[in-house]
Amino acid sequence: MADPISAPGGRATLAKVAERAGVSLKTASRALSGEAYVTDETRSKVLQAASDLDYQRNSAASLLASGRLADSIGLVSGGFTNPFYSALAQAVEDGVRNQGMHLSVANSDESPEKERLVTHDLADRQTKALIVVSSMTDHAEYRQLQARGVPVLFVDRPAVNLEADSVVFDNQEGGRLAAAHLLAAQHRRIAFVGDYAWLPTYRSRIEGMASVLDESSAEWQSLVRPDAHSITDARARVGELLAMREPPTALVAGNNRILLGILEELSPVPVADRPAIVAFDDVEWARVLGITVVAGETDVMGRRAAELTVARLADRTRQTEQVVLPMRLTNRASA
Amino acid sequence: MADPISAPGGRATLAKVAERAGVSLKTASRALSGEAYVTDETRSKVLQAASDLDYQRNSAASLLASGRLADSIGLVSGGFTNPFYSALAQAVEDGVRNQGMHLSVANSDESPEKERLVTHDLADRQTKALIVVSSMTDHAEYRQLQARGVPVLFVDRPAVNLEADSVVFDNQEGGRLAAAHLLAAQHRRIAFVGDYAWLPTYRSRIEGMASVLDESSAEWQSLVRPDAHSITDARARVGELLAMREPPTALVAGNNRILLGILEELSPVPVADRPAIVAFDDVEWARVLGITVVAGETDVMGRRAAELTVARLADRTRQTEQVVLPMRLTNRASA
DNA sequence: TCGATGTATGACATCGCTGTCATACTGGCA
DNA sequence: TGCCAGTATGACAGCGATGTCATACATCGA
Repeated sequence: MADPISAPGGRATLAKVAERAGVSLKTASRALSGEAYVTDETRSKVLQAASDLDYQRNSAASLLASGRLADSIGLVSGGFTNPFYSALAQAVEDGVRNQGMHLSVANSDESPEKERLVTHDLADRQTKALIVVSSMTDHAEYRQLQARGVPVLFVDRPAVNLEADSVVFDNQEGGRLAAAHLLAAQHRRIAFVGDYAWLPTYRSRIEGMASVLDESSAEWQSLVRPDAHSITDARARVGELLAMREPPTALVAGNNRILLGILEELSPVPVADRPAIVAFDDVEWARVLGITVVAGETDVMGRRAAELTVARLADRTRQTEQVVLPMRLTNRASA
Repeated sequence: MADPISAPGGRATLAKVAERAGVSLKTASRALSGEAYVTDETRSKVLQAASDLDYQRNSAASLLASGRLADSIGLVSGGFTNPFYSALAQAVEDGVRNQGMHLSVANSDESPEKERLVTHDLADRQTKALIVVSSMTDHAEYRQLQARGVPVLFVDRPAVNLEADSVVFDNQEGGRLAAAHLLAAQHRRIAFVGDYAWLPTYRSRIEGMASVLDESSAEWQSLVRPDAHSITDARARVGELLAMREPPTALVAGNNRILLGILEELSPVPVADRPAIVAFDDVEWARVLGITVVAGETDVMGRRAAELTVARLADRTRQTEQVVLPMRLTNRASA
């Protein structure tokens, strides 16, 4: 009755399994990895021994010996509760897997400290390259990782102060599209409720809007409300705007969560009195609810990021590439 | 001027870097991994050599030599486009990281073949344990992986024909809650639009509903519509139901995507004429839209799954555990 | 001037596994 | 019977890094 063996000096190794099964190291290896040329009897003896000893193959040793190289790419983002990131993760996973590699994910919670932590952690362990949606405002410190041979690619937000590949949307164009659309619909008081003001995406969108609105007669500068990171924050900003003596006639939501906050805050307002809405990010429920959106293609972004990363892994000397993907306005009922 | 060295026989190794820098293997190792006791001069020589040679540390060798063990856990699900899975992934990642390990993700697209593919792929490579939302109806084949020393834990859908840990919701209870709620609101024609009929979650929910409705006077058996996997499918099922001579007065949505399909199909219907809705899964936009939902706590599910997996890694001999998490009805405006 | 201490480096074994090659046995066929 | 092809197994080296221990040099206080 197979004594359970309570770790008599650490994990069981293949050698111990082989010994217990009464076969050679190599035969045990064969049996465990399902190779041919092993009798059923031998195989089951080995399997039994392995199970008795609670054997777990040491994958590092296995990879090393077989010459296969570890093949993970790491993705760091603000967390999958945001559908934008999860769609991105999906696309990246797809791309990475198509290139025969694996995706490890980690979550920064949009905190620079946590980002630093998890990127190093990933780099120290199995990961050969990093794809990151960064929450830092300066990326000089990433040079360290690059020097250690871990290429880093920035998605959604470009690298600042660092030479690196990146894939982002043309957020200025996005801002322009949103502004022009509302302007054309005769709106003259246009508000923007956005996420953190330090986000490059935030800034670019504002710049884009400015380029259209500043030369119009519309009022908007005074109606910009940043730092609506949570739904609750967004609601507060919207409440504030609606309470103005002359409330905006149109609202631009900086992302899908903000849109949710807007909708929640607007729900008691009679439909006829609601301001027009244009939101950044396209998500399924926005389509169903008929919200006009400005967005780029997340899956293209993810796929390109994966491709570029693999390409760089294959050739470190290539020039860094800055991919800028277009944004489009999809007109629906809300504006 | 550092000749780029175009792979003269594969990747550069530490040995080559050391040679080029004119130092010993060990010194090079120290320099690259930031250990103490290296002169700045030496360190920069090594760094330069590494960069010249395009050196990437072989993480397998590193892990093996240092005795640290590879530490990834794999998560296989139907893909992050479904917010339920992404919320789950988020929670699992959190739990796994708290235990000092990493999460690798893979996507089965709800296909048994792809599931087989990616689970083996993960197991062969870096992963020590697997957490899977399975799309198979029988899990006997997972015994193979278990025998190879890779524990498997099933989330959301229980293991069939296999002894394994699992964490699921009490879907029967969920079905009962939904049915009882609608019954109490005087509904007598209650429809259920669900995902694939082979899903254990589907079946349990139906069973739960049956246990309440079968002994009532309500009509429902003829109003069950399975296989609404996509939003489009869901719309079609709903359209069919609404076109009946005596359409249902209440709709139960099997998950959040189906709810979306229902809402889309219902959008042309005057609000006053819309059927009551109860949906499974709780997502943010459902809260904002005031949809009554039946759901369990996804983050608890993810966290428990991570904990259990790590626990099993630590002790293979423990009894398998079947965790059943409660479901709750959150009453909002839609029913 | 001489140990004592601390810093910088190197030699070498070693981690646990798999690839290669050699060996032994089996059955079928000329 | 003898040979060959196919099957089953084992011995052994080596994957590429790091830990351990030894060594060499510099600095410092007595």
